[in-house]
Amino acid sequence: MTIKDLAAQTGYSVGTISRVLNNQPNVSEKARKAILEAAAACGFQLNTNAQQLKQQRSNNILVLVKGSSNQLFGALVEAIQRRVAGSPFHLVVDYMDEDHNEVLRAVQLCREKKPQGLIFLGGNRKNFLADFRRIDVPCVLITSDASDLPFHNLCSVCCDEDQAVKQTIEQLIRMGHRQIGIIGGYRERSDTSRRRFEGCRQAFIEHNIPFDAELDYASSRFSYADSYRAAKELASRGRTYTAVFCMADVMAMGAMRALADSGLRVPEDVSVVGFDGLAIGEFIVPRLSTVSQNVELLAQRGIELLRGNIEGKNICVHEIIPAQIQWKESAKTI
Amino acid sequence: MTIKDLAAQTGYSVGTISRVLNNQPNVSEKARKAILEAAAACGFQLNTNAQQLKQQRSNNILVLVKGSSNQLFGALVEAIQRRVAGSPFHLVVDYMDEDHNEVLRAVQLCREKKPQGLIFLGGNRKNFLADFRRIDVPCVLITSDASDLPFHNLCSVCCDEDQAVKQTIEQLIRMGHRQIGIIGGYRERSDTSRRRFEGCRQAFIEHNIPFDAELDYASSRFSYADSYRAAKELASRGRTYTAVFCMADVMAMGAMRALADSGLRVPEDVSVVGFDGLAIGEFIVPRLSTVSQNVELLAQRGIELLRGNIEGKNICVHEIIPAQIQWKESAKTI
DNA sequence: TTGTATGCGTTATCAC
DNA sequence: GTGATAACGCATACAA
Repeated sequence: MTIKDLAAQTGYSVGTISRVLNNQPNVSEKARKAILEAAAACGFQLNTNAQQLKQQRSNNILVLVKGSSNQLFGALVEAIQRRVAGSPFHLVVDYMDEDHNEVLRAVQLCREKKPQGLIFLGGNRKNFLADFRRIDVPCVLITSDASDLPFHNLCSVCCDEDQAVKQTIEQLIRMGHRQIGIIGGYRERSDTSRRRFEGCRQAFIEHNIPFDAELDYASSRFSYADSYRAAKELASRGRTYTAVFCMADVMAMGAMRALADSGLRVPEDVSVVGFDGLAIGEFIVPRLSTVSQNVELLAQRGIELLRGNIEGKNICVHEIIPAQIQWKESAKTI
Repeated sequence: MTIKDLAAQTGYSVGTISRVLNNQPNVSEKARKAILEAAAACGFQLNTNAQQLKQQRSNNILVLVKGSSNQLFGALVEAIQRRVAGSPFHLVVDYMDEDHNEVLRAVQLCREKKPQGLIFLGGNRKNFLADFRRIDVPCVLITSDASDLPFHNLCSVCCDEDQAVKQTIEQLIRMGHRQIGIIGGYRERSDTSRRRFEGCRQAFIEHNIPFDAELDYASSRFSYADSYRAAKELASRGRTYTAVFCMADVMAMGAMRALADSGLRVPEDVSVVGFDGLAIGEFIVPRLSTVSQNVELLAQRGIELLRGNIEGKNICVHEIIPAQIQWKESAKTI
């Protein structure tokens, strides 16, 4: 079934058929009605390949997910999917390991899929500086800030990470904690981790709490299992902590398990705070205290900015969606 | 950059270029080498739209995910993605609510994306019987059995659900449990739930344990939050249980939280067993006893069967991948 | 307002 | 082995 068949069937020419199917003007109401009816009758659907070949573009939006065991990104993909459903766009989701180069991958996929726009879930400054200039479609980076990156086609939406972390640590300090261990990402390759680390460091400095990254910081991938290992490692260094701040909820859960295996109770012996606000945090025992990111809003604004730019608004915006600290059972005053 | 440019550049014709790029015979080694080099030099990539327009097909494999808060499917999508990466196929993942009609959605997407094959994650017999005949590409249904469905283009890969559940319940009985509550899906619309329910029922019958589905079974969606509600509902009916079997790990975690909120300890007061074997189960406290599905193998065999059929093997296979019961801390002998 | 014709980048069928 | 050339289904400039 092609527009040719439809033309034969209705008596109109392919030109008119095409115009009707693309909601273009200069078609009589009569023709429009007849053609629309015939199309509906046989469930006609334009051939996307022909359409896109002709128009030299696809209707794809590419989503590059960096770190497939990071549940936050899972939640974001879902929220994005919900918002794109019903639009003319299609989502092509590509997952990669958290230490692969997302920009090079994007360059490759752009050639292959010719997407109208890109969404990066997670991204590394260094990679962007090195190769992002090779990408010319509108992009949005979600969960990292790109405001100081010199690219006109790259928006960003993220939360006020360092501030949120700083406030969280300060609150822990006010709650009486002085020995605070940190579990976070590999700072040498994760901007997000570096930024959150900065929040920690500032809080410690301003409150005159000694903090030695070599001893009090353990690096982990964004997964349960690796954070379990990191927590064990932290413990093995000989210091004891009354609180552990983790840079992701998945890390917090791995750490909580490690603490339990060491015979420590949360929060009686150690308070634990995570970051992200995953749904699961509300259901574990004890409920997880966490710096909650507004996933829905991150997704919504991300898509809005991207679609705006695809439609030629040509704006380069960098938004901050405040995170909200939620104190739950896993942290207590001492 | 098109094959025309490449032709001009190398001095060969588009025909030869095309043959080389498609690994076809009847090309001199010299030509092959020269063309491959030129292509590599400028990072040439065939235009997928033109290719697919000509060949009248895409290289897409469509994945229809039924129930977006079902973490098992998340794990499966990831495993499938890993296996498809590097193959000539691309994955188009479509998430829908767990009570939408996956077959109608598939029919629609088939028209739109002309995929080479379909993977259903979760599926309902009734929907397949009603509309699956409208789909003519190879399909595989993962996590449900389709062996008694009269379709030549539908394979299936799933675990021995009813047997696994029956054995689990029997083991609970051997562990001394007589009052066992069940939290599972809505049986009127979930085949999987019906099948797992059957496993429960048989175990109860064979061991002469009274079981009243009206009282001892609570229906829930495959999500933490709804299972929390279901567990509360189960408790509100006045019966007490020494064990609760949940038809999904996400349900088990919702239920565990509800139990904790009612002042009950797991496993001291109530044993809890889940189904799926999600990674998180290893990290919660107490570790979750679960009927573990082999996600990697489900994904692997699913893809293998699908690709086999896409390549014309024309086989209609229904495989059972045994589930493995893993007894962990959340269940105890009484 | 409608019809006709051209070309998008590729594959495949012919000749050579 | 290689080179022309005709489709594939659509959008669009232009003619009517």
